[in-house]
Amino acid sequence: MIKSMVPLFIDGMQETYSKHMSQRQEKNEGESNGLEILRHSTSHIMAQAVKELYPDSKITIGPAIKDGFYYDFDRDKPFTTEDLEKIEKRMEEIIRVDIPFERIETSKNKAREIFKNEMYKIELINEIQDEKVSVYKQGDFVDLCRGPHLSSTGKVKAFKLLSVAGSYWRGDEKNKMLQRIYGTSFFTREDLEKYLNKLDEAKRRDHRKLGKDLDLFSVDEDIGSGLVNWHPKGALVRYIIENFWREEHYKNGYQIVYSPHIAKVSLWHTSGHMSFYKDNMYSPMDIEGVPYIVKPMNCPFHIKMYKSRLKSYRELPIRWAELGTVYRYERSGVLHGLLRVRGFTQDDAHIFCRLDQLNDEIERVLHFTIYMLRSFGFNEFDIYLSTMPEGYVGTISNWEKATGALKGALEKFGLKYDIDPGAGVFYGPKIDVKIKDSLERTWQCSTIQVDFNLPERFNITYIGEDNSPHQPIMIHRALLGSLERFFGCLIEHYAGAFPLWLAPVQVKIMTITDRQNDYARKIVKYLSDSGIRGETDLRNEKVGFKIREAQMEKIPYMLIVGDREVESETISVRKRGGEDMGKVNIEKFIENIKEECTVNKGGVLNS
RNA sequence: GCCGACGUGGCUCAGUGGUAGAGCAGUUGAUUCGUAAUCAACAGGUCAGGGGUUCAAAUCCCCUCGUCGGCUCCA
Repeated sequence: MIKSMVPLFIDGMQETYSKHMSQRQEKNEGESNGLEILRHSTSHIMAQAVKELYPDSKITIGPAIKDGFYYDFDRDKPFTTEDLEKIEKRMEEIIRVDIPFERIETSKNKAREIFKNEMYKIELINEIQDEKVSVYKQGDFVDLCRGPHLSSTGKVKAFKLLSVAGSYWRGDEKNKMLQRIYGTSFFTREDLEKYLNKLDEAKRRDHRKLGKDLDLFSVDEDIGSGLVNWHPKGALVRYIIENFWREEHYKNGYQIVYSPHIAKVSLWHTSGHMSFYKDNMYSPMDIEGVPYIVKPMNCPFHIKMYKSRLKSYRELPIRWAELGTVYRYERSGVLHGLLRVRGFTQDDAHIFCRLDQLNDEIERVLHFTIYMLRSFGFNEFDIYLSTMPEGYVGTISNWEKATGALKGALEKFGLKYDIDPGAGVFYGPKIDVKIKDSLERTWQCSTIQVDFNLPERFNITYIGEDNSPHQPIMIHRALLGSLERFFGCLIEHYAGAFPLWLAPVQVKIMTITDRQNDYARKIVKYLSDSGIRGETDLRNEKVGFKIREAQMEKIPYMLIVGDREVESETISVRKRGGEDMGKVNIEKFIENIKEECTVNKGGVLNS
């Protein structure tokens, strides 16, 4: 139904279309189709402007993307911000003149003639299977394109060019680097404004900014890129997360283990990491003539632990979890705040089980994963099931069983997921769960991977009922992924205003004058004895000033004490949201706080 | 890694060839105040690091380091 409205819009009935759009809450195919056509057309207009202003540029591809569009050009000189302004101006003219988009179907040979000076287009034409191809023409500008497009350039009402970036032709770093111009366009000016505001809002939620403002963590160039210092407040949040994590793991039948940070290179040869994971590992260090490597993964240690004595089938499944700190080489250009780093602590675990236990175990893990994510307020995530790739190890029958187990678990819990065919790791199929940052870029956190490879390589066994050795199956899993990345996502998710149970400082007690200092100290002691994290602000400042600071520190509760409160043995409570709850009895306040902490775990932020 | 932009006190930023600036934060003093900023004084910078051009460099050039945006979503 929505699809049928697109041509209406193209014919000029913008009203009908955009009204319809604004009523819808969730994105669906309809909306993206309409916007996609608009944005794709805008990218053609941009390409036209670029060709007119900089005729030496070669055009390549210019699709619509999630929040806008881009077009890649091959040009020797880089585009500057001034160039972008010029291009925008030219685009506005093209839009004002309202040139029709014409679709022309033609033969590949004719197309080669049209694009004889555009080598990238020729390359694309040569790869098209059909004998006929379509080109779109607006004015003198022609582009090889499947379409569809708007009826004319004048239909573009609101657009903006956003940035220039490098990108390899066809995304392959062996190819030439092109220049990509990103932009976006909307049906109305208001929608564009809204989008630009959203970008500003995202900047305010950026965990790198909040991490600095709230004094949570830092990355220092003298220490090294991608290596994180956790400051006291960030560390306190981490401590709360870790404690929750440990408790839940013990409740869920895991045992917690610890392993070293380095191991002999020979161990990594046995595990195979020296071949298939080499690019991500740091160089060996020499210890008395023997090379050691800092660990990129925890699995070989857990396997060696498993092998330290004979195991019986009665002991399985064995579930060993570790907050294991690993180091991986990441190319400097991909590092990003806490979200992609070089040293991080995984909330890792390895489950050793029999084939007949696989279904149950995977179900348990998946259930646990979702429980953990929800506990931290994440209710929206993208789930991917990756299936058998080329060059797999293990038997097809095991792959089928494992893939079936993963799929069965997803379906049992009614979780929506996408299948990523052939994207499994060579050693087994997996489920990945991704959550979004403030700019809606997705980051992989949870992962559940079945592994047929390591048990084989290390030759691990258990003694079965039949009194003979069998090979267990191994499941690698991380629920939060890494504490660094998870913390980054968490900061952005809550915009730094952590729910009460996670807030490093839960309560700030502020005095009106120094006559109340003793009373304030008494209260903070009382809170601390009740397990509540409080701080006093006894500075000789006006209460408005103290409130402003506490507000900027995003502290959930402010307790104001003046002569009136001392007199009545109460406190005046102000919530982070600005709500004044008036004078409250202290015992009652503590009771409420404890209640809120319990409810908040897995719940929604209250203020 | 590659392409581009950027790097000035703790933070946010001004300064484009001629003696390094502001606001906030900090320190000190005054003020004892009721729900988002009280006033004043003081202190703080080899302008990321190194090299070069110049009588003179934060400013121009080169190198290094770091940060940011991108490098998957096929005409």
